[in-house]
Amino acid sequence: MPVTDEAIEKIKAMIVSGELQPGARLPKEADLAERLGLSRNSLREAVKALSLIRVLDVRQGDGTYVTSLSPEVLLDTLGFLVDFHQDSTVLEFLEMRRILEPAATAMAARVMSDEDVTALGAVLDSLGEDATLDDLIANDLEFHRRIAAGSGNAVLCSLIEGLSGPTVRARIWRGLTEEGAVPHTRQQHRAIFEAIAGRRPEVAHAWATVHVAGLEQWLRETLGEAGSALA
Amino acid sequence: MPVTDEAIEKIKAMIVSGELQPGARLPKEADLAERLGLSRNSLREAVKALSLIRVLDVRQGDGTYVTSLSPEVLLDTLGFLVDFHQDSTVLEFLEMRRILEPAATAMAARVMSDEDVTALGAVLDSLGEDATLDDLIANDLEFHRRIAAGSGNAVLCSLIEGLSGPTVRARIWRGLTEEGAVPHTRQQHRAIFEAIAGRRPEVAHAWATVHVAGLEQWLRETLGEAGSALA
DNA sequence: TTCGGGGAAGTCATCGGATGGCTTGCGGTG
DNA sequence: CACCGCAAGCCATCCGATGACTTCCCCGAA
Repeated sequence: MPVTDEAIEKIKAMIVSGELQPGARLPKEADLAERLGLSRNSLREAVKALSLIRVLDVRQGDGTYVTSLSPEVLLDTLGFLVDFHQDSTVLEFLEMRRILEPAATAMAARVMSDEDVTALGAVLDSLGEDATLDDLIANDLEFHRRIAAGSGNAVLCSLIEGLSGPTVRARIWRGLTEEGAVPHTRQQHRAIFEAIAGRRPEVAHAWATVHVAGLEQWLRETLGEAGSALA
Repeated sequence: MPVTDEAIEKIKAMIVSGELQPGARLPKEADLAERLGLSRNSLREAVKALSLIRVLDVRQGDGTYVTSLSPEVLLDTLGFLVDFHQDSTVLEFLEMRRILEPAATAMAARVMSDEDVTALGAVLDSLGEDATLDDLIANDLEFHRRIAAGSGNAVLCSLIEGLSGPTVRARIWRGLTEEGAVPHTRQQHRAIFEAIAGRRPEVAHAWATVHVAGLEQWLRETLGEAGSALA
């Protein structure tokens, strides 16, 4: 195994074993390199890799630290990964949303605090009739983000956010806007909110399913056309 | 932004834009470094990072290639990330399994091929009464893996595999073995299989939920005791 | 002709050292 | 007590050199 990979494993082991707690500071590059038995250059490759997936946080002029390692932070990487997928697999991601979002919505209807529910409604209200495309995307993102967070499960929340990153969402919204489906979508958002506010998990679950399934079907048809056009 | 991060973004852009197709070979280190305007060392850090998350595949003496970028490959990283989480969040991961596995099991009951269903049954049959702990873990992993794959959604499959990595599973099994819950668990596996073989998605969904929820409750109690013991 | 060995070319792996930039904290000054 | 500047500590980046591994081609033997 390459020295660098070995270093990655060793650093990972130090963290998992508890030797390096979240937030802890690593020895300086030179020392750690010597301890792990490799050059600073190679160590830097390892640190950079762990830094990309948010396990380490390098601050120039200060030092290298272990991040909080919370699900939110680590699963943040998911968004980065999803960006690499093209249209061909977008449907599978949307299918995942159809599984995850209803579950999160139902959970949110049960455990979300009244204040958070109020804030959720405010998000919907904040969108005027003259909203731009970017506004729509941002608002949509914020709405679903709050619901996901309201589920009380950080892993679920991060998964949803990662799988339906801005990239994917932007593309879908662009299409929906062109088809004039915006009012329709906004009505569904409202219905989801009402179900949550009314503390009706089953209804919330159903509306969320309907919402995502609608998107899914629309995308399926669109991709189908595009596919045949390409063929 | 550091040069290395910039390089990561540029390489990512080259891939997303289609300039670098899956399987394509990158220019050699020296050339790419010059093209991106940085040193070989810095470029190597970028490549190493992208290599860790399975976007690039570096083969010594040969060259650097873009991977297939399939969901299976990219979401493989998830397992690596999950390893960093400790007991405190294991429950959240299990809660995710309780959402994902039933969905996958139901889907499998619909679309799995007859051959795959037969093979799935063979997995259960292959486990003798004198199986060791490692056998149990491996068999359990294989059983659930095949079901996840049988859902027909590669993203869902990878997500399940990533979230219930060997690490987490091993710990749970160790505990279950001590409590003599093995026969019970194996009966549930059998019931899940029967439901899939009988093409009854609702039943399969229910059994999978029961199965994971049982684990979840057991773990919740176990952690609760451990937690109070620590306090 | 076919098979296999050997060597050359190409590419990554790793290292050591040197320089520059950023952050932090100490100490001096008003 | 507040502010400013300097020095130390640490990461950022680069250069150049050597070693190791793959691949592929060429040549000789069967």
